Amino acid sequence: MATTGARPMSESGRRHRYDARLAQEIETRWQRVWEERGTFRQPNPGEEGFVDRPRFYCLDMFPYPSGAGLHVGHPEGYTATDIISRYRRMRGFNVLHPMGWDAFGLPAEQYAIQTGIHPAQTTRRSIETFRRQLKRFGFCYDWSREIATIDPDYYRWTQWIFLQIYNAWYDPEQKRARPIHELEEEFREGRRRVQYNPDAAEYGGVGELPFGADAGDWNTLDEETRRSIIDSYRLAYVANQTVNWCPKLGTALANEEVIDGRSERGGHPVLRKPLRQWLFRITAYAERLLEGLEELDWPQSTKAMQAQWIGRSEGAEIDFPLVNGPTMFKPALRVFTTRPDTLFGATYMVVAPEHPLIEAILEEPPAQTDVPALRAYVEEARNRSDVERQEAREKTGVFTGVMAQNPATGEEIPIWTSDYVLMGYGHGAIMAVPAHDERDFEFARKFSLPIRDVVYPLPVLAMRFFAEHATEEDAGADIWLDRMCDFVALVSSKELDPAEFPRTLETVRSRRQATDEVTEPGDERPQTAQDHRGEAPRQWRDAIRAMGITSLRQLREVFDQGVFHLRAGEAYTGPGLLVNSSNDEVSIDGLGTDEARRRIVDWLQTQRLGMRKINYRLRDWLFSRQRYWGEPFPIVYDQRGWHYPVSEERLPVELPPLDDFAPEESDEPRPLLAKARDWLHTTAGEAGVEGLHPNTPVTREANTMPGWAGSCWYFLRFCDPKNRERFVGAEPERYWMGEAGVDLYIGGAEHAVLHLLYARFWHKVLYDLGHVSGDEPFRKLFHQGLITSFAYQRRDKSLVPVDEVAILERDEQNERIVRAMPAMGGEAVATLDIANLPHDIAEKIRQEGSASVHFGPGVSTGDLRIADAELVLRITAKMSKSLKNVINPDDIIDQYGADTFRLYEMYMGPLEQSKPWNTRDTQGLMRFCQRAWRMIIDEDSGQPQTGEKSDEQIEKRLHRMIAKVGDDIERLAFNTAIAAMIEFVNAATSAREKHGTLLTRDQALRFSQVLAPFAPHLGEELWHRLGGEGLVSDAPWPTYDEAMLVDDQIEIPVQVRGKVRARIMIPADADAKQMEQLALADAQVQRLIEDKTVRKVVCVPGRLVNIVVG
RNA sequence: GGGCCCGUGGCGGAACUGGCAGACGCGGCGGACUUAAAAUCCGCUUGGGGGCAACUCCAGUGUGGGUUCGAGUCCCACCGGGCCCA
Repeated sequence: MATTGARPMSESGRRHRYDARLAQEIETRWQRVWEERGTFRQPNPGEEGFVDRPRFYCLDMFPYPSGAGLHVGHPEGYTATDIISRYRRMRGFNVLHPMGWDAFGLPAEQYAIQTGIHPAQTTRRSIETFRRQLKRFGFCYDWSREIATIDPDYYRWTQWIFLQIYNAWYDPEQKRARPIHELEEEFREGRRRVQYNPDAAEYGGVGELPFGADAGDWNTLDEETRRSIIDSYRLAYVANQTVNWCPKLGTALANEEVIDGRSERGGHPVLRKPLRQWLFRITAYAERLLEGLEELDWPQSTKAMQAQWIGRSEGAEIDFPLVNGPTMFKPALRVFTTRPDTLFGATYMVVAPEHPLIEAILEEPPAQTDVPALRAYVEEARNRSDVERQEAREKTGVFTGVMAQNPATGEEIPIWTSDYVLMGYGHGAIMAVPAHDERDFEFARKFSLPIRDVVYPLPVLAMRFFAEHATEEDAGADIWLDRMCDFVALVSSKELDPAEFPRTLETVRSRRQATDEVTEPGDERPQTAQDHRGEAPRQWRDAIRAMGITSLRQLREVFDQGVFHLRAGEAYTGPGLLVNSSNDEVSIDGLGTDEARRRIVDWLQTQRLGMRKINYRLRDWLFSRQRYWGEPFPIVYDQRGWHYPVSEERLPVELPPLDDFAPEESDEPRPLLAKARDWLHTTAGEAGVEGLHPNTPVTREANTMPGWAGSCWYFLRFCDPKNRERFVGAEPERYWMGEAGVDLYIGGAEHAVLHLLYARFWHKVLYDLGHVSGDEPFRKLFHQGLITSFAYQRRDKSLVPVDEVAILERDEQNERIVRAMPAMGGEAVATLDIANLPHDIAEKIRQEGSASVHFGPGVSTGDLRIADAELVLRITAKMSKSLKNVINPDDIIDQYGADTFRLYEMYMGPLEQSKPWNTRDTQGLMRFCQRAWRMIIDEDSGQPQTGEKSDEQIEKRLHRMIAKVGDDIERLAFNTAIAAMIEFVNAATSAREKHGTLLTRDQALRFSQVLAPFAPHLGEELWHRLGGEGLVSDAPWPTYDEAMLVDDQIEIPVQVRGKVRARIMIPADADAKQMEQLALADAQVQRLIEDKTVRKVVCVPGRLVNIVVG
């Protein structure tokens, strides 16, 4: 692939020609100079060499250094940040532009398991490769700030931040995190009611101090109760969570890693198991994480995704009293619903199979419970993942034997359990309103549970009105349906209020009569009128017929029983008006759904049966992994199982050495670190735990932190990477991060939700605790698009590897001969006779001159099996090993140089767009470099060739280019910036060919300044050969003169009725009146309008004239 | 199924707030230079029609409609592709 269209660059007669060889030489030379001189070292405030200037923090998402080395996708974002960093430096900013490694994680560990090589070793090697590859691009990183998340010096502070979060709680009144000792003080001093954290989802279980219950005087509580109350408030807490446990792999897997109950890797069985793990109470921040989005300069799509992920929904919590519930369970079942307005339609309830109520029922089953069936169902459901459970399939479930009371209707309704309800959402229990929820509807139909309408959209409400108020005449067997449908159509087309139903029905009656009377042959008008309004009524007529309703009497029954939606065969989930919704104390009948929602919740609140509640889809963040290659937790347990933090001075808790990374195959989840027994079992004194006697035996937390941990704060460490006292010094943090955070953050959209959300969460906690200056880490975010590659698709849409495809091209000389070029690039491998090719291929080549054909293996050797040939379509697809279309940046740099590579990637198209790599196109950017070189340097002598006198046109173009390139860099439009430079070079080349005009030295210097951010080595070399002072990297950005950007006279188009018909010259500053005069005076224009009336002349100053003629 | 984004020459793309559609690059064609080729330089390159010609006319930004003096750009519907959620 890498050889597409490329020919060796180094052979040419000219010794000083810009070719691959020279590019390599220039590039390594300047990279060495920059390194030796520390050109891109950026001192911090207070350090030697610091100059007080505006700051610019330009950050790349740091890479995970995989063993495969750099991918062409990596340098895309890095080149963009490099250009803007270099540009801002030239514009007089202090620029923080660091690079580091996100180096903990699964792939290295998997590799270690396969090869037996320690992940530390392979990771270090991968980092070396990545660093070497990145350095070849000449990026202006301040390498003195390089960090890796696996450095104990770094993860020491990751652990420290964990402890900050551990030792904090969220105060809902102050809407911020506070140190946990302040909470304890408030309890101790009686300033705060002692109770479990009412927002702690993990404390909903059986046998705990009940929700919201007052625990009494803090000082009389035993230590264990105090601890568990405090722990219920911590922002980092331990809880049992059901995970996908894979015994064979010895780890929990993410939902995406489990397919059909088996692991994605290896296809081993996966169990759903509750596991004690660390979680972060990110849900406490849901509101702030959502609100904070508004202020950020981020792509709209990313903000939308985060908002959706947080998933705020307003609704109510409602308690349904249990009729025959287990005594050990609370007296009522609490649910969350976004549709409290439909409460009267709740005809049954469903709890998740994991719900504590089920556990309680199984312990203490009421007579009605079919215990074996319930137990079997719960067992089975447990091993289905949430994703599977949500999939549309036949609903399953079991009646629990327990009844609850609908607080609005007083009815006793059954409680079922089904896996379509998830423990993770709301309280793991729902009130089912089958008439108005699709899943409840399906479930109710399957198990013959009652379905009762409580909301009707306007047309249905109108039908009910008609059914109730039809006169005997309306009800006539031939008439009722037509008349009702006319009425419904009229109501819905005008969106009439129900109060107007009686009057409207009268209108329909009289109109109907009139129509009936005059419908006679020959009278056209009423017919037309009826046809006109015939469409909508017909639709209703069909609907009623489809429901099998043939008489008004039947329809009345449907409404009397409230089973319209049941008969219609689907739930109605839209807005509408309430029906069948009143009791002795409250009625919401006739209200719209929004108003009904408010009214019913008000009533529930006065009855203490429910509360208005905002719910979030966001779940607390599961922070434990049972892996080796991650940060250890700074936590130990005593023999009672209580957790204690390792004191700050004793950090880092280093990863113990381990030779055997193979997971232990076990049904009982056991983290890998448990294998390091000496490390695992220690004493309080050894581990550095305060508040325990040093000899107390303790066990270390054996889980490790997930891959996200290190990336949550690395941008802070970059500000002050060597600090040994703090995670980041206060002053560097304030200077670089300011109140709004990183000035520009570029990285892939695949991190739109998780990384960016987690980092925001950590940052907000750190802000609340006073450790950082602002509460958002990334002010401006930008996603570079994916670099894709060409791939070839069969007719059945399956893809074939690129190296099995040849491009067949007709020979210019002999039309029977067809040349076959490998699609992956390179010279022709075979010539074929068109007559031997399959008909469809031959035909395509005759018509279009070429065709892409799949031959199978053997294309590169020219061994083309014509019998297997089939036409394929060129499409773009992600680069992948299986398609053999992966590009290696090293190969491209070898052939063209880093500057060409950088220019090509930036020139491909808009940064945010995904675009296909086409090696052939790099040629164009290589030519640009050569032309730029030749414009200034003599290829024979290597000396600059400059003129004495500046050409005014060239000077003007130079100013325009400087202005355009600067603007384009600011808006990250590098493709058009490069186009502007190409245009300038082309113009200069052409002027030299035609008139022998040379750039002056001064012009050449300014050109190299503009070029430098894009092609820094070439820019530096030109600057150097021209004798520029110092380095072009340290030079200022050239200025331009506004006056040079405008011409005195400009050509504008004259449109006649919107079409360009002529062009005229006008003064650039001509006003509308002048423009009109000049346009109308033009001979060509006069000819065009001579026989027409000018109705209007639209003049847009500086742009065009449009003459509207009649 | 819901949400968001995108459809422009043979290809990548340009046209920033509605104002000359196709900048720039690739590829292709023609020419100059050369014994020849490469490299380089110059010219042409949306399609179709007319003209010896400088030129000129018609159509044209996925499809159909709308708003406007004027639409690639704004609005509605549809078709196709991508991403996210379910």
